Amino acid sequence: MADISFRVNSKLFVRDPQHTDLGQRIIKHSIDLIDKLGFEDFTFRKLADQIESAEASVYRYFENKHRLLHYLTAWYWNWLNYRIDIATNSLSDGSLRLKAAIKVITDPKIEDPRFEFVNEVALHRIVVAEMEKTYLTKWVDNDNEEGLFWGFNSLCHKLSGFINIVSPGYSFANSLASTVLLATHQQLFFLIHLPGLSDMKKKDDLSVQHQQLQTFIEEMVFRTIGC
Amino acid sequence: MADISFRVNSKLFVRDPQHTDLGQRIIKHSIDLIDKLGFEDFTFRKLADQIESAEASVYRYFENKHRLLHYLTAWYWNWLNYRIDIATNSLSDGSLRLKAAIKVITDPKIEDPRFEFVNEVALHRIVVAEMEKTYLTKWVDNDNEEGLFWGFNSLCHKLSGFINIVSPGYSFANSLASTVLLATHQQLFFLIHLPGLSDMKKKDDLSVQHQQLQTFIEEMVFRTIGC
Amino acid sequence: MADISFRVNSKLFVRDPQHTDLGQRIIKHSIDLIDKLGFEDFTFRKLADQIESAEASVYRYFENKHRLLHYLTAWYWNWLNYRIDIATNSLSDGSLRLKAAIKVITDPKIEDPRFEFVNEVALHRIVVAEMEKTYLTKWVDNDNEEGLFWGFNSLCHKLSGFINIVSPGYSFANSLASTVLLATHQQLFFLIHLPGLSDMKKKDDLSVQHQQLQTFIEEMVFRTIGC
Amino acid sequence: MADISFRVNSKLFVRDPQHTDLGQRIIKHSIDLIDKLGFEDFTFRKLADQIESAEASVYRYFENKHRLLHYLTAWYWNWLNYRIDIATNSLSDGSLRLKAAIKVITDPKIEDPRFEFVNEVALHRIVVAEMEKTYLTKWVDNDNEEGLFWGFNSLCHKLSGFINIVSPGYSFANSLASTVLLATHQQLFFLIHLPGLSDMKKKDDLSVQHQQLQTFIEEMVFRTIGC
DNA sequence: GATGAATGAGCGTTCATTCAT
DNA sequence: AATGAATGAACGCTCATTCAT
Repeated sequence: MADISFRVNSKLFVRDPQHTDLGQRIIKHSIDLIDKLGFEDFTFRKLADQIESAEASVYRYFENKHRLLHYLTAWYWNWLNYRIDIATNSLSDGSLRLKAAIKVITDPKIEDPRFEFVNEVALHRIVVAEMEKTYLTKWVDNDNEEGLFWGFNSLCHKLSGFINIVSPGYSFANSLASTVLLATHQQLFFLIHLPGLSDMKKKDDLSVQHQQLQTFIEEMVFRTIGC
Repeated sequence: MADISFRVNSKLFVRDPQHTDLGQRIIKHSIDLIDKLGFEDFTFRKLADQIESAEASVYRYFENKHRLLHYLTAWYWNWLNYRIDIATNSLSDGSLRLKAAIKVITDPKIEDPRFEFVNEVALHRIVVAEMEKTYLTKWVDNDNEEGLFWGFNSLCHKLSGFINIVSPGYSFANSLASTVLLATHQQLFFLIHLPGLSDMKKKDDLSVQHQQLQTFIEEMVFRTIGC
Repeated sequence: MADISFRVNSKLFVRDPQHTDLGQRIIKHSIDLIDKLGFEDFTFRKLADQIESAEASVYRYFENKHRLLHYLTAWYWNWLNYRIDIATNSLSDGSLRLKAAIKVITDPKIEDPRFEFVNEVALHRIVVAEMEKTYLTKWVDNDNEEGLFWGFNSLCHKLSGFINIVSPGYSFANSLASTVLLATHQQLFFLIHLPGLSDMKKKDDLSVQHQQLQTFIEEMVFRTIGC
Repeated sequence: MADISFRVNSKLFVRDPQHTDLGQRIIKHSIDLIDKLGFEDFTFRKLADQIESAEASVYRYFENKHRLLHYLTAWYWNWLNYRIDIATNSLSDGSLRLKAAIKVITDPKIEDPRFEFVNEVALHRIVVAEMEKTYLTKWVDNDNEEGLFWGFNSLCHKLSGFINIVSPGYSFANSLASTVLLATHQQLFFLIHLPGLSDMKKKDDLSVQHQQLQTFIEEMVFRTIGC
């Protein structure tokens, strides 16, 4: 198996967690804990207890829990980006590429064996439930200057690039792309917690829900850009 | 001037703030303070200092600061709802009504003299910056059961109702409506803080930005539902 | 017994501790604890444990432990000031007044029954051991602007006033006064901990030591100003 | 240029910093950092960052930051001692020697080219601002037993020796000497931070201030011992 | 000898909340 | 109804220090 890892913006961490045992345990257990407790109730104290290490040790890797959330979501966007690359690089037709990208984004997430210490299913739940908290803060402008949103930006631009290949004259490719990325995740949240705000049905099984989500998003994109 | 006030879900407060002087000062100053400090740094202590009252007094009106945010956003959604009613009730054509509703949603917000102790401009900024925090919590299911999201739900259904009149066969009217409501506010956030995720231009003046936003949203809706 | 209390600068505390039971216990036990542990090892946590109250409650009275030390030392200087007033107000001769003031400053300290919740003997030890820490900080300029040193200043100026009455032409009355106040306390510290820096003898009993101290200070003052 | 260095008490350090490159950088940068941040905010972490070395490396030279402060102040007292030797060894008259010693103590400090990695001007500021912290600790008795105050003691005794030559019958030579050494530095602190406690004028230029300081100290000493 | 990694301990502070008046 | 006082709980963070290499 190829030993791949994403190069995430080095501002996201103090010491790169991918390269040490403790770092990898921090990643692994923080995903589990945030998934279990929610980001508000997640603390470095609890994480340190979980991995049987010291709070101060966690601070050697991440400045604070916000940066850790940034790191995890950035990792997730990078992962989607990478999977879109794989899914699209053999396709030459613009429409098919866009369609394939949307499929990657809306498909149910399953564990990716290429990344041992990341539970992608749990991470996906975290992104659905907490992602907005990376930017709805008073530090957003500073964080953006430091490039912490590079992962999301990059994914967004990939998508808007695909859009503009299919429909060169469309003026709102970035807005549409960011709306699509957010809406995809938000609808999954609504489906579970605020079902009145979506049309997918809670009682359906996972694959049906995602099928509907895909249809909704695909229609929205292709019709909006005029195909 | 008509003395109107919205009937908000009584679960949102302990004691109705609209009916007492202290209650009204709580509303007024909490809008100012949250706008100024952000929701995270806003506390009942600071609010009490501001209105020269006691922390415990604020607790007489709102169970906690989350419920207060709920109250403010619910008020905002009610206000939009009410303004859509006014803007659409003379229109008989479905398309025109949908268009008018979108216009209300995307238009720049100005002070509404009908509501003395609410600064709608600041409240709009709060909704843009903090609204997601009403539901991205561990209490979301319980809050939903208590009907705290009634305001947003209701607005969403009004919009999806308009959509289904124009396009009865469209299957995702709720999802589209919620996406539109969120996207409208999120794009305004991106415009200011993460400009790479939108196509509106920071340097343009407010009315141009909102014009572009309106075009983006309107196109997305009408094309998606097939008109 | 007259119910007297010193009006200390209100910037020294958040809520005046003299007026509540908890406040008085804070004063009483902080004196005991600082005397016992030293200022560095003294914390609000330990104080709260001691008085069987909560850390947060102490913060209602004092912003931090530094301000508390300020308060205690200010109280001490006010107390000396007040005792000098009593000791001198019946004297008309300048030399005698100055001599009496020096006697108050250099005399051994005994419990003053007028102030129930202050252990003056322990407080005197604290002043000897910790007083310099009120001004050897990065906040000294700000603290001085806020008037936190008013107590010491005031005592110093009383003394320099006495000096200038005896010797109107002497140019360094303030410097001599502050030197005398500090030296008196420092020599007591040296006597115990760094005996090589003083000429009083550790083995002598307390009253002999203080007698020598008084002679040293009195000679220094009267000869320096030329009498 | 003569390659001189002071023999400081070996208890002050773990490994002598004068003999290695890293050791010299520790001295140099700790003076800069303590001068800049104050002793409280100075940490071995920050020092290690500054010299681009590791915290653990600093611990190879100094047991802790207190010992480092001891080392620096001891160096300073040794330096004064040495300069007094130079200034007095050609003088045979007791009064002139005492006067010369006082001049060395009260003169403005300028860089001494004989000691490359010590910035004497900054070190003087540190002594003025932090010196008392070497003995106002719970370890003072133990530190004294270990001889950590040898430098100050020694300087003090040199001065009291001079005093007793001029005035053999004076009983408080040590007390007067220690008072003089402390007062000289304290008055400089007061001049800047608590001007009400001194008679030197902030607005005057440095040499005038030091001239006044010298007059104050000289008068105090010579009149006290009766000349 | 020098360093990178890790950690135990605890500090200062704040918050949301309750209780008695 | 409104408020002043008090508090339990925990958070974020840093420091001094040690250990293994």
